[in-house]
Amino acid sequence: MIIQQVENNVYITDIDRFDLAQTLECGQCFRWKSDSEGVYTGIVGEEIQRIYQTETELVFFETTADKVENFWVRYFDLERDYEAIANHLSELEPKLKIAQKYAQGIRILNQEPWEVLCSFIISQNNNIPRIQGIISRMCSIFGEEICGGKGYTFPSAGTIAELEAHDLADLRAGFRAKYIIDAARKYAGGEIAKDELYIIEIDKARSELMKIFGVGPKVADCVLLFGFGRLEAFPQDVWIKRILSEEFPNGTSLTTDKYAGIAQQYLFHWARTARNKEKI
DNA sequence: CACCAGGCAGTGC
DNA sequence: GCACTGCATGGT
Repeated sequence: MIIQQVENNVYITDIDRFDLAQTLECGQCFRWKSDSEGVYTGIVGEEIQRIYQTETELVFFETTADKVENFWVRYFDLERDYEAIANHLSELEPKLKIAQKYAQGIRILNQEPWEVLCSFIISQNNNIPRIQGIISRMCSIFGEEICGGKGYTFPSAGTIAELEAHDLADLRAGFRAKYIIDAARKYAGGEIAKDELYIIEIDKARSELMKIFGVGPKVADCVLLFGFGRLEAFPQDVWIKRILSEEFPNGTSLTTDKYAGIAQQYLFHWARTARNKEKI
């Protein structure tokens, strides 16, 4: 991986197995949008960033090499050897190969945990366009304006913790509003041992998040995987359950591997976009 | 009109 | 423990 700055843009070349579109559109995040030219714009923290990928390079518009090295490389998990992990996973389970090959440009993002928690609470019994709409309204109503109104931050847990469920009516989040409030209060109030979630045993971490009303095993695993870097978390949604029962009726050790979460993303993305066109 | 969407809590057994 | 049901909202 080579990082270099040319005027106000930063270019990364020599990245193995990275596909910007797959990574941002495989359902792990909800606030990146692409324009007709394929330029992705996203807000992470208080930064609005525009990114574009060509055949040979990844381009970060109007930023600095320092910011790319110290923030975006970790956000996109660019330093991890995904080829080695993919080989390990398909050795463990040869049937993973097709999904893995199809989805090989995916990287697991390191997102802000509170945003992930809130987003996946909203995701339950919901579809992706509507999830994006609710999150977008949440930011524009309760987030802070940045770059002179070009965008809004994701509202902090502390901000949401001050509200009551009926204050979220304009989000049209339905029955999830009360879950969001409970999550914000427990998260901001220190009832959830956030710092521990990076390191404690995965079952303990899952139970810790499940103290929140409206957080079950699936949402907890998404938060651990996408927010706390716990690659052994294996979220089981309806798509994954369907695949497990149809393709692995006798079970598979993928679900308990150290990199189970990466296998899960390969299977999830493949199931939603390519399965039945290309059978295992 | 019914049925579905990256689930979960409540209930009954 | 396990099977079932209702849930807000919006799209087919």
